Amino acid sequence: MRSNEVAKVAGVTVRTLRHYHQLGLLPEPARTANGYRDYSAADVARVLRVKRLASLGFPLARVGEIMAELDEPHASATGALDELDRELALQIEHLQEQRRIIAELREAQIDPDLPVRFGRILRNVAGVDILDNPRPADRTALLLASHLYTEEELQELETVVASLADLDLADDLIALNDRLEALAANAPEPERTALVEESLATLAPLIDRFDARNWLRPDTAADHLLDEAANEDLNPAQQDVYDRIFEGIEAIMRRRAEEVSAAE
Amino acid sequence: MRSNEVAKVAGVTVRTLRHYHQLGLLPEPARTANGYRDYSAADVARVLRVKRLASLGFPLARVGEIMAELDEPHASATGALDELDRELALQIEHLQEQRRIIAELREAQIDPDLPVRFGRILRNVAGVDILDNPRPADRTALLLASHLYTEEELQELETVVASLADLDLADDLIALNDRLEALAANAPEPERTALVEESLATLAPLIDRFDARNWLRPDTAADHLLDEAANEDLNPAQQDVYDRIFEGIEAIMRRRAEEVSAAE
DNA sequence: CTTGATCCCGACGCTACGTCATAGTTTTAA
DNA sequence: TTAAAACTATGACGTAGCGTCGGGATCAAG
Repeated sequence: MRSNEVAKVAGVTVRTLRHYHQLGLLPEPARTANGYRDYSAADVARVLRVKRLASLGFPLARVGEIMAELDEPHASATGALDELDRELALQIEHLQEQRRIIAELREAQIDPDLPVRFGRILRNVAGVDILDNPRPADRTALLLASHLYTEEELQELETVVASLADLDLADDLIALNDRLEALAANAPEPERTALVEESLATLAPLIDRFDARNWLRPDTAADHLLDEAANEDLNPAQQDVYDRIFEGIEAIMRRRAEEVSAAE
Repeated sequence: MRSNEVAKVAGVTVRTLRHYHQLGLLPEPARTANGYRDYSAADVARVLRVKRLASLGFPLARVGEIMAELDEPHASATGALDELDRELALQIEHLQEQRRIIAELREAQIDPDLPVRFGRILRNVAGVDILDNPRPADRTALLLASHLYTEEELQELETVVASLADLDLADDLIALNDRLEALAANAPEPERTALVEESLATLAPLIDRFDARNWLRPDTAADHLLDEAANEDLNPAQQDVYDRIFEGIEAIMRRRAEEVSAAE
């Protein structure tokens, strides 16, 4: 038989036969006078074996040894089958995990490049469409935060978001944010001070609910990245106000931490 | 940030960053004086996006367009997610099918390179251990038959095997087979004739149960292969007897087919 | 000043073949 | 009989997502 016949009867391509030859899975048959390969029935059987084992999921590199094992008297490939089965089970679990995440993303209408947990939290921010139409800088910050925050910090964030609704602060914060965005690069000092103080006043009830320990932790690489992302398209005045607001928050936190340790 | 820092914070390797650059998924950042890449927070975010989408199962080649899609205002990647989900579901089904076959093989203790259906049928041949310790030529013939037989022929084979037990012919056939195997290459004519006739006599009740149509079908490539496999290590006398037995069976079949058509 | 860690770039390796490209051979239709 | 169609052979590149050398330059620390 010539390659094409073997290929047809075995349900593979001629290229596949050559590939099996190259891997040593199929012995090179005798050649006819013109140099064509001349296959025997045993060769066809061997092709079928290789094809079958490959279709079960064995990598071709292992098919050779498995066939050798099966060719020994009273042999069975139970061990190899067990191993393969476990491997397949692992792959299935992996794929199912991916599908599970996809289902969650769809249900919560979260962008697929955001972690589900983080997306769920932000979805609860009333009146804010940050997930639906984020500006590039927002996107960067969101992505960094979502991937770099620790579980503890995510829980804290969840608390904050819940408090936003609870304290009915959302509208006020949006208004403040709009004023920050509108701030001119050369805004005079009084305007900056006013914005900083009003922001701190508005945030006061929220700050009360924070766990001071989560805000006084040492700076991490993640923090620097987030800072960079947040400041990316801010003008100097905006950066100044932003920095002063956070300094104010940290000052409050430090004071509270000292009160706590003094009380103990 | 330098590549190593980005890699660490994003949970990838430096090589992966370079790979994303090569695919155009990650823009080449500015270089410092020494030629090192100088990444920004936005770059880190981009790496995280790529990593996330890839972990969901998107091929990197598609990740680029999906991110572009998400970057448009009010966009969602619902379509891409649907498609990916279907793809994952297909892969899972495929893997489960493989596991199902493996489970069947183990349950029936069938060699993994034999089709389950065929193995089950042969397991029912009482007193024959052909599956447990086949000779090379047997293996070839079994494999070819199992892969080349049509569904109809497999059903016929099932009938034959059932009849073997039913008619209590197994021991007689094994005895005949032993005599065929022991036949010398120069066995005299009387010995051959005796073996042929005894075989046909023993097989008679079995032949009665066959469906003549399945035995008189035109020769196929599969038949030639099977013949070659079966004759591979037979000596001339054995081939002769073997051929005459099958000629005898065919003669009986033809006679029956004629009787049937005459009766109609 | 040497050593170890990092950086750059280029290139091969892995899986299971598909797909040219080039050249000779066999089969078939005109 | 001849020319086109179909096969066969070898060699080699392409695919997906990086891992892993190899060679050369840079940087931080002892």
